Amino acid sequence: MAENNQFKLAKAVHELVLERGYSGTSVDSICEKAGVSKGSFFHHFKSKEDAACFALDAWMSAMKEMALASEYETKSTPRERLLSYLDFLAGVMESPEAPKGCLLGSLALEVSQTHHQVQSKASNYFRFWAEGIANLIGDALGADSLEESTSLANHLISSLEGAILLAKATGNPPLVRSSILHFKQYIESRLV
Amino acid sequence: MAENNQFKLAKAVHELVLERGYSGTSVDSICEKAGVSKGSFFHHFKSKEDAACFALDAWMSAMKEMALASEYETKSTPRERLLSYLDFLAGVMESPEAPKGCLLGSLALEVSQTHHQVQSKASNYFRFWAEGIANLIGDALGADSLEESTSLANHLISSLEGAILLAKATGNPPLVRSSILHFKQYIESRLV
DNA sequence: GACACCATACCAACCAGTCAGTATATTTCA
DNA sequence: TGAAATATACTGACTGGTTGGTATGGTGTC
Repeated sequence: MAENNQFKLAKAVHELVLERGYSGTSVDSICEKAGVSKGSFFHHFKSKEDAACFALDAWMSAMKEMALASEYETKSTPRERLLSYLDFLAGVMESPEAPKGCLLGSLALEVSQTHHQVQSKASNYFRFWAEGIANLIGDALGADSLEESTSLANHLISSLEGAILLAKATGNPPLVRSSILHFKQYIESRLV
Repeated sequence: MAENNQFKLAKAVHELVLERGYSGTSVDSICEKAGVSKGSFFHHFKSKEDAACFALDAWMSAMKEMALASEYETKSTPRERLLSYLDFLAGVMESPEAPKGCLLGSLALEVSQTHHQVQSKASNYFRFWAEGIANLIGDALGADSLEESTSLANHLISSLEGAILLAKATGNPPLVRSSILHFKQYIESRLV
């Protein structure tokens, strides 16, 4: 395992925030879950919010790695790259580690009005993510404007985040795949 | 205004939960916002969770009233009824009162694993909502199976809830209308 | 001996919820 | 009618426990 305390704490933050929300997660409970003392927590993070930011960064780079591991980028045509990326998203909540939610979405919805550090980070991640998808879509659609591609990208992110929310609320995880597949059909009707 | 204290408290719960989340909202802050004493709070509600449930019920019936006020049901064909309902959803976050989010989604995402009362209520509301939309879609599509209609209904709810989340996180409210309009185009391509 | 790393004890502020008691309607019944 | 009984609405001080964060001192390693 060879995990250091900072990594263990970040992992605990991630799991607890998804389970109880940010405000519902105390520093003590994070330390307990990580099997680490409070002194260690405040050695690595200057505040609870700082720890959440760190966990969010970790989660986002893990997601990026998973996306790259799906090798969607190696497909030969823009159309195949987009479709492959959508397949990756459809399955992303079914992975073995099965994170029961999206840390980005959970944090953004809960604390975007109260914790400026987190909200600014989340906002940037969403913008950056949408840009990447918009490029994928723009390439696949060819003629469409950047504005339209961005709008479609935001619709995709909305469908995914909303489906994760709905899956969590109703205890019905397959909803995520289903929602992404609907988006795929929508975009395919525009590709032809 | 002639509002009684219970109504004032429910309104305060609603606003504060959207702003700070459920756990981030203290009973004291609710009372302060409502201009009501703590004793009054616990006279009307047996717990904070109970108050959240009451506020959620109030929000859901307000939404239902708004939907009915849009007169989507009076349209003559199933197709028009569905399209009119989608237009209602597209504009729902632009109302004058402009609730900065959806209480159902916010509560569901944050406390679905910790507060059984709220989660059970939210889960039922989502199921009930999806059933209603599925009927609307089933009627408009004619031949399609109930399963497919339900899947489309859940996709619509996902798109809406996700768009609200994204709008909040990035400070870009028009995203909601845009996402619903994409769904409308998707469903229209299936109607013809 | 300096520095990263971590443990324990501690703090003031805050938390949800309780309680004893007050004020004012509404109902009961002699 | 009118007094007693009851129910409803409300107040704000109080409680035991939790909160995020600090202070201080110890340990291993270069």
